[in-house]
Amino acid sequence: MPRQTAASPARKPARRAVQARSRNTVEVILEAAARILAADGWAAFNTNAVARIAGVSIGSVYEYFANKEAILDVLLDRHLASGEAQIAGLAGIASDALSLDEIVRLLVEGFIAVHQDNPKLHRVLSAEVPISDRQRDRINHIRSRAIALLADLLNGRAARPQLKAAMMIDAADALTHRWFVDEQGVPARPDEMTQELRQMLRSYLTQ
Amino acid sequence: MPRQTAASPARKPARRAVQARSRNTVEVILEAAARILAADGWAAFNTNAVARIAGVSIGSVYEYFANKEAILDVLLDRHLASGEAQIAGLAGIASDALSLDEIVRLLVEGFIAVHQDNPKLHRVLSAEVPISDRQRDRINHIRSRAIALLADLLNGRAARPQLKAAMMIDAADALTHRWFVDEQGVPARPDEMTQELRQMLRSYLTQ
Amino acid sequence: MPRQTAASPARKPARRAVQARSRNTVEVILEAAARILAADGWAAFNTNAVARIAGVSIGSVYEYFANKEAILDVLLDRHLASGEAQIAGLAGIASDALSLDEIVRLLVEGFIAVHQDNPKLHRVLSAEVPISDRQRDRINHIRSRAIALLADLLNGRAARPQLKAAMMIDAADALTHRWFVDEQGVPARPDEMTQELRQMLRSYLTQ
Amino acid sequence: MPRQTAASPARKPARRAVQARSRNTVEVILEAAARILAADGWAAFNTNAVARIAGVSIGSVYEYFANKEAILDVLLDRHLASGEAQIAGLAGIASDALSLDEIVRLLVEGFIAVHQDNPKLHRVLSAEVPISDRQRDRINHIRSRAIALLADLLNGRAARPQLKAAMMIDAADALTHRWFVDEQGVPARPDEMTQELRQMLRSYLTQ
DNA sequence: GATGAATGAGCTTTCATTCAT
DNA sequence: CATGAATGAAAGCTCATTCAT
Repeated sequence: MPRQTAASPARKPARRAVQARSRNTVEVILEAAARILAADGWAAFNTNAVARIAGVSIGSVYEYFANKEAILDVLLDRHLASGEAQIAGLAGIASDALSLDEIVRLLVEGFIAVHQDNPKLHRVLSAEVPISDRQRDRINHIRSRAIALLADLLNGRAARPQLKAAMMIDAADALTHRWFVDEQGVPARPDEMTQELRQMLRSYLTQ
Repeated sequence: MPRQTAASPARKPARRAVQARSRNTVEVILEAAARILAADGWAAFNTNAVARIAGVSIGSVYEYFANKEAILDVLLDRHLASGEAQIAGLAGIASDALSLDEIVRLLVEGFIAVHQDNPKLHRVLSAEVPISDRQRDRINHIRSRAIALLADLLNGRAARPQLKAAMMIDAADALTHRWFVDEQGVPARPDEMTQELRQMLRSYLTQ
Repeated sequence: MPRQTAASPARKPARRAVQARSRNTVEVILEAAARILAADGWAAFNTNAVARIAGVSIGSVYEYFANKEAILDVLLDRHLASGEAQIAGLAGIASDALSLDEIVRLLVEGFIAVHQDNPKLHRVLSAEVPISDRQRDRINHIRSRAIALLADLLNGRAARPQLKAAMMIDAADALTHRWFVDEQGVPARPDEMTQELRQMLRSYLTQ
Repeated sequence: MPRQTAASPARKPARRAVQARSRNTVEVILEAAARILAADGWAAFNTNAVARIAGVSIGSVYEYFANKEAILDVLLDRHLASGEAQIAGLAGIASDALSLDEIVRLLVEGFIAVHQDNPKLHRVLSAEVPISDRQRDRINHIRSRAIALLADLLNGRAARPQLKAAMMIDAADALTHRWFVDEQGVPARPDEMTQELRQMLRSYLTQ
């Protein structure tokens, strides 16, 4: 125990818990879970591994999470929350404040941003992991909201705004997901791809 | 081959019969494996279940497949082979035999066909199952070949054919995969979607 | 008692308050334990549940009880005490104050009373729970005392009073236990059963 | 391999399995389970212990029993079957072939026989172990059948044969259970007790 | 004394794989 | 080759108990 002054003999024990890690057990467990999923996928995700990586006992894991799925559920909740936050950003835009060009740019950049945040984890959560009906509903709800918002922005400026919005959302999501999350078939430099995607959506929008 | 007496007369036919039976066993196992994967997913895919559904002993499964992953590997091989076959169809087309419209139509219809063949199995193989590096390379190779073929068809009729081909392949694949395999975010009736996808690609192609 | 300064003035009252609180905590824990045992049986009896139902911390449970079995032990003690109390009632009866009929009636009613007091808990304590040798000895001792008291009452009025007393005590206990505690094999209406049991004992007593 | 004629070199491999132990895995598991229950009770009954005592792997236990309860279920089935067999013995007796005295003697001896067959196991199965509704129904059914058979024998020779039969069955069962299974309160020498029980039932029967 | 987060031994169950027949 | 009983590592989860605060 170096640097422990003689004046305070173990006086502030509360500090110790906060000190070294500065976050609580729940957070430590969730971080470990995310790390395992991102690094080795759903197959390697077991509660003993989570406890070991988190540096807590298996008992503590079950103190805070009813079961394995509950950990996953929180991770998914947070993951989806970031998607919802992205949409919330679009919600405030006035319909006529932006040109169609700018709308498309925002759309593509938004999806890229979402898919570039911890892509490994993103991939596992969206592909390998078993999704509960609740979470699936939530995903669909997010998509619907994104489409509705985009349709609103397109209203009066493009034919069939609802259908076009759906196509654009799906195309932007699916392609950026492939490129950044699945790391599958990246055709060229990222900025070039982004450029092409914007052109594709732009030309589709105005035929 | 000790103890093999010279008296055995019909040796070739006998082995042929065995081979036929073996091939049949392999096939029966693969069918059972595919059924389990399609019906209940990767989590339910275990070798004892495969043997039971196939109507063979677990010992026979290991006679023909080194381990669980080997079964999966063959299934993936066949799955990818169907994608390759689809591409092979495009390979024979003369560059100027088709209009751009027709090229886009063939492209979209091709991806729909691929993704509508046993979509449940398709989904499990492309999302849940652990993919080996070898298979991932193969997937990328198929994609590259598809892009190259399409670029060839576009050559001289569109700017930057290589890049445009990549975008079109990825967009067509990603969107049809979503719609037909993931059954995620289906915006409208299938034929309407197909129509929209074709318009999107068409307008992108000619700006 | 080191470090106990002489300056503490109101030592008795303070300790009394603590004792009162402690007694209350003990009581609260025992009530919770009894409730869990009665409601869900020995399998559901765990110290965390006891603490939760009691509204105290798990730490407090271990402050007052060395371990899980210690809680059970107190519950068993109290349970047996009620049996002893019932016997104490018989102890005061003068040998010739009662007819044989009345003795049999008192006997049967006594056992019914004992077995009808919280039969669910009674059942769990007498069947599911692991009984220590000490408690088993105590049970045997209670029985012996009951037999001795009954034999005393029968003395001079029936042949072989000791043996007859043992039979009567065992029969009355075993049958009322079955009927009211185990709820097993209830042949008819309770009062009819009671009537039959009395007749059986009465006729046995006088042959 | 003595007595193995040279004419059949390792021809009957099936023999070995039967040879050393002369019983199959299922039986070995059930014996181990019964031993554990009889020796240390339900609390010590865990599948690992069963496998260890049986000398088989834990996997083999689950090869033959769906879960822990399934092992118990078979044990209970066999246990109850012995009770049913005892009753079946009474079923064949002609109503007037026996005196009341002999009927009572058979009854008491029957219950003693049932309760003296592995009393330790009997105790655990009837008191500690969780009983399924199916088994409870079966127990009640056995009792009903025993009562019906006895009532038949008493018919025309005693008042209220149904009620008297129920009382006699319950009394004989409850008391012999106490004495031989619970080893609780054994009042005197076994034969003396038997004698007293017979007198009690006899006098009750004829008032 | 009171608290309750933390611990970890121990239990149930699954399933990939082996190997004697 | 075919069989399938047997294996045992490994995973999910519980709960009696401790101990720092």
